[in-house]
Amino acid sequence: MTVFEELKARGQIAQVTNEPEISEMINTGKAVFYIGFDPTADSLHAGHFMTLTLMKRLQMAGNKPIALVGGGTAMIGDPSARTDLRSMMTVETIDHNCECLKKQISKFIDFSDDKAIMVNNADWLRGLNYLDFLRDVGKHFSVNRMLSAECYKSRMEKGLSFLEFNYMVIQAYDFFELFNRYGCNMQFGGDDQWSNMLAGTELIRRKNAKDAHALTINLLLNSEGSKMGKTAKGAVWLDPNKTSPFEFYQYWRNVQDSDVINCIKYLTFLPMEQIFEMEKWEGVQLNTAKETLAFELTALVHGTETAEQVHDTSKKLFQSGGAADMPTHELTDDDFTDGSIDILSLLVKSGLCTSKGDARRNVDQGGVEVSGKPVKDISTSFVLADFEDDGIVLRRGKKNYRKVVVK
RNA sequence: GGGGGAUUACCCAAGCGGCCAAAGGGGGCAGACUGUAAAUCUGUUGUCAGUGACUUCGGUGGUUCAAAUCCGCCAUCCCCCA
Repeated sequence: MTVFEELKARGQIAQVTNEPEISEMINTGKAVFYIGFDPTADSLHAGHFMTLTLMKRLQMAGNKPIALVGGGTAMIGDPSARTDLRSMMTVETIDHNCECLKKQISKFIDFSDDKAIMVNNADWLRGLNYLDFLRDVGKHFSVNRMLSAECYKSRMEKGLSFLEFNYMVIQAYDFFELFNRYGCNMQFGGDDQWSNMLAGTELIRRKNAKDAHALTINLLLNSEGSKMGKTAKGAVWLDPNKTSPFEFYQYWRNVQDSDVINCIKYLTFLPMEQIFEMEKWEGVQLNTAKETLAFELTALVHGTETAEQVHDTSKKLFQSGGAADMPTHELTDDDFTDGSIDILSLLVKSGLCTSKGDARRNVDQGGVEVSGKPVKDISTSFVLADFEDDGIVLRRGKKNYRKVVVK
């Protein structure tokens, strides 16, 4: 199976400019392609992860990726798939974020021996001269055409600033620049980038009279049609300090039945034969698929060792309720008044509940357990001796555990 | 530049002088049922506290015994006319 066929089999390909040429190039390992990452935060998240895996798949097939970090484009903010104006980031924040992203990308993509290139578009964008740019690049764009692009349509009602309107032109210029610098003639990305990418191929055609190509992959949506990789608390980050490996694992372990196979296809490197087998599964068996998904992704992002560890922890926690290594909170003597601490304070201090009111509700509703025993009385309290040996295991609801020890 | 409208808790959205910690929906959380799934049903969803107190309705300053609700100024956004 060729790389292109595999991408197709995984159901990832959304739109392509020229299928025969693109497949020929990437199948033979001759492509030099780029994918852009916006430094909107100091870590990549699950959404970026998909384009990262795409990059890796293509690299493994011998193609040369260019990872572009958008230190220049972030000065503007991509209006695509956005309903409102992004808040402006300071240059310091952008540069800091760029550095963080670079580190994360390098862990995933092999940059040794010139097998891949890392660039930051701040290098050529920040120094642009406005008038020159308008004459050289701006003249190739039709405002009428731009306005009809999908990525701006949704903003026509809500309002679109001139600043953001320029995003497409700038991104097109990136592609043009990389084409000239590195002979990069392909851009890949999420499907929301389609119009921006096309703008680039057209700019290259007009200025250089050469062909360049674009390919987008489907966004990872759940069966309800909303983007995956988001929780109530925000994105699922790749940075273990922002989303712990345990949480990361649990996120994928808990996807809906209807989404497991898609996630496995899109995000893992499992061989297709194995995936075809899993596609036949249903019912409880899907739980095994979820374990595989969670394990594979955690291993990719945090390493096999960590993945085994959280996999093990999760199994113990959910199957026997045992106290393995789970998120731990340390109390000090100061947390005790007269040698004891009440259940509400304990829940709040351990981070399981957001306030005492929240803690009270959870206890009242029977959602709290201490070391396996339900606690229904909000006046329950614990003394130092209760924490001896291995501390106590606090549980809120079905899935939230915390071990509490005293230093 | 001129005219009109908006700003409510995580989000959408009611309320237009006291009965408002603020309807309704979504989302979240917990319980039942389960497979760490979905669907469904129930409860809950400002903070602190044993039924009471405190802080909230863009910001700020007023009017009033009393304001999310009235008035002034500021900010942001939208619409119409230039």
